Amino acid sequence: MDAPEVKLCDAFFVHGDIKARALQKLPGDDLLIDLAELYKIFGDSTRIKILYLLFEEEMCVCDIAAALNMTVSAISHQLRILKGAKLIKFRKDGKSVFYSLADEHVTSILAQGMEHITE
Amino acid sequence: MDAPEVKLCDAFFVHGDIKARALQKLPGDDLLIDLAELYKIFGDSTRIKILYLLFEEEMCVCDIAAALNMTVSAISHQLRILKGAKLIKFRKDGKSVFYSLADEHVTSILAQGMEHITE
DNA sequence: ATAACATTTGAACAGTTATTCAAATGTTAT
DNA sequence: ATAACATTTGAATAACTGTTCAAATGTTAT
Repeated sequence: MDAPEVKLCDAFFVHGDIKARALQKLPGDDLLIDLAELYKIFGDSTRIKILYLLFEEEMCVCDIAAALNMTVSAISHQLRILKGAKLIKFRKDGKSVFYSLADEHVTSILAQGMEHITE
Repeated sequence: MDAPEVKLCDAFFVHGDIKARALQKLPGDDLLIDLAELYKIFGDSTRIKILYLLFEEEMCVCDIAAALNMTVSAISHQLRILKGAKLIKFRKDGKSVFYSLADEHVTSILAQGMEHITE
């Protein structure tokens, strides 16, 4: 159950307290796993497309599916994930469910990523 | 080879040109796939940890492995991915290879994500 | 109640991915 | 050349993930 034994290279000792200094400023494991989990959500083009669509205005499941030329089921599955990550919110109106972005944070994260790849 | 037929719900017609308006501002497929690809890289806690370590100072493969208590091989595989995405750069010195962040963009992306989950 | 429609859900499938292990490459010293 | 070490690489494995399909749920109208 213990962490696996890791061979320590010479550099580790030669470069002295590199490891100690680096680890000192490293955020806790839980936080870093959460951070990776957040980015994982953005790491799928279908979900990215959904978020971009909702950037403009709220849309129902069927509209999104039509816009992306995908099945309603596939979209619904992805909406569930986005909902779970609190990146989108929803509003029920009769038979339809309208989804929209949860807050401005989503927009700014997407904008920053886009800036990085288009520079 | 054509895109699969997608059933259009009533809402699509009732809500008129929602689809047309939404699609108009949607970036091209290639760009959105690239964007998802970028986030996919950040979507792994090992890679996130490596980037955070390099945030402080350059480190060799062996130092990183020791700091994260993982095998050198596993780290090397991940460094290859980070290198391929141009998120890190490297410098050879004797037997060792020292890695460091490619630019400030990486830092700001990580900072923004962290801000989102810690608010 | 029945029918029609929008959405959700769960199981199954194919494709992807992170880690491990063993072996190869490259570098420095003896 | 040989040995020791740092890193890389490729194949194999286990775990995860996105989509599809079929069926279920919930809502509105007749």
